Amino acid sequence: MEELTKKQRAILDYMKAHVSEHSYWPSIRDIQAKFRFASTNAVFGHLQALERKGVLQRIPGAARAYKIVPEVLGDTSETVIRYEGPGDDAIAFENVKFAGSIAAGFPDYTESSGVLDSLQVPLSPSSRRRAPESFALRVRGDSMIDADINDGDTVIVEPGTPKHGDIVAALIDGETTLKRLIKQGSKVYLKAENQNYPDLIPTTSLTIQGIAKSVMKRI
Amino acid sequence: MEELTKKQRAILDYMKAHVSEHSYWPSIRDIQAKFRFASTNAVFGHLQALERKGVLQRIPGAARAYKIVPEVLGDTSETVIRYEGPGDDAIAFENVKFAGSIAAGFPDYTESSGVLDSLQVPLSPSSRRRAPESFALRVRGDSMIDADINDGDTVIVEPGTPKHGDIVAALIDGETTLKRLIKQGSKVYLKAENQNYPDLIPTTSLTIQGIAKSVMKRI
DNA sequence: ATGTTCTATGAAAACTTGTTCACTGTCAAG
DNA sequence: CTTGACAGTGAACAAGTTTTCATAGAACAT
Repeated sequence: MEELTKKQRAILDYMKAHVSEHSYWPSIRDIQAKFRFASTNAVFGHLQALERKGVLQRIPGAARAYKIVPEVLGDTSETVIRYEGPGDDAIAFENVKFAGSIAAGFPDYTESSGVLDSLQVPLSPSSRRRAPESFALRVRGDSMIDADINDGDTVIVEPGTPKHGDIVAALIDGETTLKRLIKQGSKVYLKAENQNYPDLIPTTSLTIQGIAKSVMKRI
Repeated sequence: MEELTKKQRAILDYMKAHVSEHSYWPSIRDIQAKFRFASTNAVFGHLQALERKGVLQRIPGAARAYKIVPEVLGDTSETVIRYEGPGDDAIAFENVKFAGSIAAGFPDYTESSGVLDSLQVPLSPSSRRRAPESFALRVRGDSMIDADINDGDTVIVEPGTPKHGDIVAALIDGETTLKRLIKQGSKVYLKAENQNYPDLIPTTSLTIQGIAKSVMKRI
């Protein structure tokens, strides 16, 4: 892939950051202001370059409408590599149902209408059996970014009584959110693990769907 | 909170779905087309209602710019934590199944070679069995630490032809190791993702057991 | 020397989009 | 019966936004 220039990279990063923080894309003028360009056309050119280089997709005519094209490593040479498959010691799988997506900071929104897929989750050798009610949730948004749980990750949620400090899947306004549970005396708070988000969300009535015990990331 | 009307709910859902699918918000006219309104003002009214009811935040003057506002419950007194299970649809809650009966004979991973040099994954290359499927491997060692794959993690390995840049489970000297595959022309190298380890390991013959597609971490 | 790419300015055109105004109809509650 | 919330039509406006056009210097390879 063609390399991005420094400015192009900076602009792309800013756009990503903006979307992540505000949940909508910046306008060309937003970018212009951020980088102190005197003309919108400076930004326009960079956006064109970003699209030409294949890392950004613009929707012609539409305002604040873009898509990020995931960057991948190139190269397609062929090498003979033999596949052998797993040996006897591979860890067994367990089926865990997908309960939907989870709202963290930004675009959740797929929401839990219906079970999507069943996820193959490795059964960890330590806990030989997972609680039968475990389920998987795909994480959307960045509110738990400081806990290293990012957009696109999948968390395995298990039932149980959460302790102080546990990361829980909690039902707020019909949407499942992932937050850290904070107990202070008799009060209970939910805390997002992202410096950009408000510290504590006070709660009176709280529906906990389970405790996030592990997180699964695409490599 | 105030209840949403059916149409309001439908519009909100559509907006969420749109953002989830396209990564940008729909315009008022997009919504109008979707619901076959004759006037944009029909949508406008609903959006106002959604904002008034506190589930949607509009950014005045900005196009395709919204935020979903998770309702913050009021504070005071006692906090009740109720366990409910995975979501509003009972489907996810009930349909958890165990895939295999394979859960019987686990290998013991507590002790393997105590070498930290490379990622030591005990995978005995014995009888190949059934169709190539994904399998999980417990990671030992820190050779992939820069790729955020750490000791104790579990990687999900899938069969397939690895590309340049893929992280593969490769058989080296009778042991399965996790490394990044580097192709340079016709040559193939394995690279540990740890600054403290030698950069490239040249290979002549290579047995790939699969491509590490995701990693699972205990929280 | 010369052309090309990258970067940028400045202005204006063209289109998209949110917003407002005037008006109609339904339906349940008081 | 009236009132008020809800849902909608139709048109038009104003602002927001992208896009185009004309112009030009700096860096760089041919």
